[in-house]
Amino acid sequence: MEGTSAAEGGRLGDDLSFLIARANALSISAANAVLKPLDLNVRSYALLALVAGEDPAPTQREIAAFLRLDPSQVVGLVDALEGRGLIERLPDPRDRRARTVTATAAGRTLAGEARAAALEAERTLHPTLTPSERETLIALLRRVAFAD
Amino acid sequence: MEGTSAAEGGRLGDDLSFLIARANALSISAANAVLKPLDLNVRSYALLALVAGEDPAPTQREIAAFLRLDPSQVVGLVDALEGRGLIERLPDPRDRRARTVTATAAGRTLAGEARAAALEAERTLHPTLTPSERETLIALLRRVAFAD
DNA sequence: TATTGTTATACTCTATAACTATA
DNA sequence: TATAGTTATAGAGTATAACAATA
Repeated sequence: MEGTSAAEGGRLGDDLSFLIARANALSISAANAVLKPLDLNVRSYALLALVAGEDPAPTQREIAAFLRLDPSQVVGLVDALEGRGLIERLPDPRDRRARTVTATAAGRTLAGEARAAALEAERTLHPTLTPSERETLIALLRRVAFAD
Repeated sequence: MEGTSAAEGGRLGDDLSFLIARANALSISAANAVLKPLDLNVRSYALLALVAGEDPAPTQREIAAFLRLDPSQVVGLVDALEGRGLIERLPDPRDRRARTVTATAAGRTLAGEARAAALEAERTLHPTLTPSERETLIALLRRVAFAD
């Protein structure tokens, strides 16, 4: 566990799944740290940012699919953010079973601050990546994250 | 939540942290599915693959740092794999507090099978990535995963 | 005094099944 | 018969603090 091997973990360092997992662990730590002052974490931030950026407003089912959460998990996240007046549930005019989720003005404001904080945390995560390298990474990663 | 927006989730689709998180969720699902027949999951596989590929054998503390786990979590993982005869704890000749972890012959065999299964699962994760794109992604992601 | 492995505990996250109201 | 949101529950993963042996 020293020299080149230490930095890459033998064969494991060539394993895309492992690299994604390790990058994610670092990313969650960094993001949660900067989001904490805003009373958000990576999950509530993702939901808030999603509904703040979507038009038309997504249903809870669509939110669950996009964030890779079970619909039952979305309930609690929406409850918490709605209780803080950041988002609200509205009836879906096209399906009385469904509820769409929209950001309030306060929610959109906080989403903006949170996004800035998250981007700042992201930068500390890869201090040596050039803007062009970052764009390449995002483009490739998007094809993995949205392969289905 | 339709058209281009549906595929990228508005601004969230440009968020590297979010893309990493979503790719990781997909990756864990795919990997756990193929590892299940081998009685492994992503965490036990990562530990087994790490100790099978490392020489000299890492201590539990080094394993924890590399896999981004708390040292107390490593205890249970090592217990389980050691109970199956796949790895073993050996006293560290240089520090009587520490224990190094080594793969047994059976462990190295299983690590090889698991690695093949994990790579196969990885391919289903990004069916359209060319080998060269995959290499680029791995190289960039490694700089994020090992920035510290 | 500090560190390694360990145990214990609590908290978050995830997975599953069932219920209700609608479709 | 199937789907959206909800509730409940159990399991997996994570974080923290404390302890004995050793440095």
